[in-house]
Amino acid sequence: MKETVEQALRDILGNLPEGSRVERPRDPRHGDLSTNTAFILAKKEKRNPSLVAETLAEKLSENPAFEQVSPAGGFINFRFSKDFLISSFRKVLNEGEDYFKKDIGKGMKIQLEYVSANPTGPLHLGHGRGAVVGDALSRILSFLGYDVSREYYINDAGRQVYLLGTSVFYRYLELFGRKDLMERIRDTFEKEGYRGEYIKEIARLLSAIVGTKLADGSLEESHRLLMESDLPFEKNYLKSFKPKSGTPEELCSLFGLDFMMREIKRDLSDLGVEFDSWVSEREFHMKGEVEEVLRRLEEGAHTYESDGALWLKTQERGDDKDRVLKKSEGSFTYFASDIAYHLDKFNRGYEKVIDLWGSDHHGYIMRLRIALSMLGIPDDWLEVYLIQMVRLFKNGKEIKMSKRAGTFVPVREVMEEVGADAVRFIFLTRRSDTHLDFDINLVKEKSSDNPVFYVQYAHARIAGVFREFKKRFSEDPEEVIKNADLSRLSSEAETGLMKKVLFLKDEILTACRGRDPHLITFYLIDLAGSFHNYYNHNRIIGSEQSLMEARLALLKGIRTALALGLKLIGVSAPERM
RNA sequence: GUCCCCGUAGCUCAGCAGGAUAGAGCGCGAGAUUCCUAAUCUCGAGGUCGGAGGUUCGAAUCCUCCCGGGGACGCCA
Repeated sequence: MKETVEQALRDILGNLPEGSRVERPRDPRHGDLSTNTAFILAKKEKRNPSLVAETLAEKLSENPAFEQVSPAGGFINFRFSKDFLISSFRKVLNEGEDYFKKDIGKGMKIQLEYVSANPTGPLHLGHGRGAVVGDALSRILSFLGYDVSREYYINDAGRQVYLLGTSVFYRYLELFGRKDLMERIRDTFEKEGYRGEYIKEIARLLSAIVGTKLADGSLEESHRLLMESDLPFEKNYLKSFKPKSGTPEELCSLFGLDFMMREIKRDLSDLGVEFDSWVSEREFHMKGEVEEVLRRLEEGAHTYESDGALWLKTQERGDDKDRVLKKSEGSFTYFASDIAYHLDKFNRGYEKVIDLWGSDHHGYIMRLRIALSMLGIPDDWLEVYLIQMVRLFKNGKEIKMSKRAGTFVPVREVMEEVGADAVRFIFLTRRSDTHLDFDINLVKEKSSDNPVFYVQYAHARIAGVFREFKKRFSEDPEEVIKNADLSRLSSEAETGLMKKVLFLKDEILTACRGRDPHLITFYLIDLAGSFHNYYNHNRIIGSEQSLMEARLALLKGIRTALALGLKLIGVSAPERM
């Protein structure tokens, strides 16, 4: 719709002046769309804005798409003509969701990385939010012609993973009361270990298979038993274990990783979130990509050694201080492997990469950008968006979430209570960079008041009308719609609904450009509201024949928009409720 | 101390690449069903957009300062 106005302006002006916008006026009485173009032109040419608007409006009013083009102060307001609305709406009926497509991506290879939670515990609500936002974004980008690849980066190396293994081993020893062996790792466990119930669960599963063998020090035997046992998950990490040089904690940690990855994948898939690739941090170390990237940074004279560690000169490009790449004890920092990982993405040929990170990583953005620029990667190649935290309330009290202390609410728990659709929808009723308060009681108790049902109900209602029509007239409503006379839709409510449906196209574009999937959710609530209102005041079946046909057509268009919107945010569109 | 997010109706939040009389849901009050799903709809009350300056023809939106809430700042990941 905006496109139509912009094209009309271009037909007269050649090009749109910088800063000129086509927008929906706050007050619909002003028109369907309006533009500030006259203000801009007037400023440039030092003329009176109202006069510029008047001249321009006069020329524009010859365009058949508009019924009225009126200058107002410096604004120009547009009202679409009935013919234009009808012919556009007819396209929606014929083309379905394709009508709303616009190939702005042109096959651009774009990678979206999201969630990437450490595999040291179940996904909590915050991860769930990132998952849902990332998934919705990927759907929107794909819809608009981008070649999207969705990736999960598994932080399966480093201290956190060691702590996972230590925690599991500790709980395992606890099962057999082996205080003698627990002593060695007690300190680590108590200070930094993971306390969640799931650690005990892993330990119990482990003990069921290896018995006391691991406590007795039979690493090889324990590993063999695990490899031969019938586990409910893949042994991707376990199979890399080397009994000769390994430790029991390490075995526990690999076992834990396999266990957790199964959990995480299951949670995501139940949430309706899919990935195209899972990339392991370990493999980067193995492939030597980290060394490679450090070498390149050293060659560019961006590093120096101090206190036995290798530092990157990030400060000279705006960071608070320089950052360590390689610790004095010889291992790489997370930062180093993250640079390598992003360089790898670049080398894989993505033209753009979008990362969704938890808000606690915000200090990271600058240093990563600096490192990438040192490697000669253009600034706009990487976009990073922070997913703000989810605060959880239960019985009016905030539950502080900490994975280590074990006080977190897994996304699965909430999903099982209210359903994946509701969880997804709620996450998308806020802008993703603002805090979200998730009140479990509210969502549980009032699940029927949840806006997701409101929108789904609108879809189901339309489906119901179509079923009823078929039943009463034994005719396919789709056939009837093909020949419907849309000019019968003349009430303000009806033309308003047609416009709303058509505006979905603009909405998707805006959501895509701003990486703001929540706009789709708000659109859906708005459209559903207008529909419910209309439905309550107008009969479809039972009205006079040609009017009924036209109204069926109207409903079909609305259903197309609702179904597409729901699809883009990954929420189901039920036929009945 | 430095940095990030937030402050809009009783509550939860939209709106913020400046634009016309500031919106929605919930909650509250009053109503609507012989008929396609009442998980719905209609009407009403409810606001100095945290405060003060500034830029502008025009500021909830941009800038500065202040107040209040949340968070991040490691040779952790």
